[in-house]
Amino acid sequence: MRLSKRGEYGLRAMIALAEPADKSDAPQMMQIKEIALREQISTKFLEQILLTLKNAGLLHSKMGVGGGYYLARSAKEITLGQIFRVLDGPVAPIKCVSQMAYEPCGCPDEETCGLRLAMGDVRNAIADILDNTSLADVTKRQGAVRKKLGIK
Amino acid sequence: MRLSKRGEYGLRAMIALAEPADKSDAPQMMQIKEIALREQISTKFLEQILLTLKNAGLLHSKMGVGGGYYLARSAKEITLGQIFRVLDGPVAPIKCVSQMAYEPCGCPDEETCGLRLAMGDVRNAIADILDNTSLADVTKRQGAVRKKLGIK
DNA sequence: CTAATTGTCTACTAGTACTATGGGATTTAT
DNA sequence: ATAAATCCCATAGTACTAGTAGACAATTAG
Repeated sequence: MRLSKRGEYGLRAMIALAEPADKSDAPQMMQIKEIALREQISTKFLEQILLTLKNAGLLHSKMGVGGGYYLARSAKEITLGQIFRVLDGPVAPIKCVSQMAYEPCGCPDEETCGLRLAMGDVRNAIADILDNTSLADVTKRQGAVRKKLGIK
Repeated sequence: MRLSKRGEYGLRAMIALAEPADKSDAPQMMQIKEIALREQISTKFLEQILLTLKNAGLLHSKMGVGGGYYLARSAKEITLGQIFRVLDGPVAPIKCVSQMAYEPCGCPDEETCGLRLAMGDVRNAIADILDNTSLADVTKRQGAVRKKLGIK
């Protein structure tokens, strides 16, 4: 049940891009270097990850001087589940309960397989959280905790 | 978020051992070969897995003719979470939210890290299911589904 | 006592995935 | 033209996964 480094870094980067830079709601553009420095990630590795996210349609980019990355949609419309699946594949712990990458497992009868029933519950619980949490939800929650603790 | 083959086979074997063989509630004893055949698992591989489970205190065994494995406690007292952790390690998707194997991640402030907050929810959701589902629950549910479908 | 049966233990291997790193090509602003 | 960025491909090291192999120890039947 583990999130890979690619997944972790990708999620962190997306959250960073979702944080409102100023009062305006304008989508923020950031460069790889900038994100890498701030999140303490290898620049080259992050480059690869952001490119994957871009090719999946979650990010847009601008090349050349003054370029960078920005969210393809508003932070409200991008969920953690979307990002996770691009970088770490299906959410399901076992293929026979996967919605996006179903494959039969070895059990004689899937419908009555106890393991499958339990893992189905797990899959649903995970997907429920990941697919219903947007980047906006994450930054909002971060802000709320900060405020509560009296931190800038 | 994946269950390894070791984890899958181990869980299947434990469920098989938890299934009541006859009307009595006596703990069932089964041999490696028997389980391997029934669940279509390599005997040698399963052997290794059952041994791990035994050394973790979840199984007991009897050597020699007529020997085999049996549950160390009643099926009600063994949860999927216990088995999972022995074979696949911590349930948490990221170390900084792990209860049994905590390690700090790279974020500047853990308390306000949005990713950590979200992954903490995921960890809790998974642990909630796995730690509150016993082997008895699994076999019971299996039985209920079978009955509903009119299958033996 | 002996042989058969069953679990115990350690080591090894082939393949795959993960975590990067490096070098160049392409695009854009000045 | 030059510098600053992204784009893209290849590769290397490490660790993990899913097994396989074989010798050893304990128990029981006869």
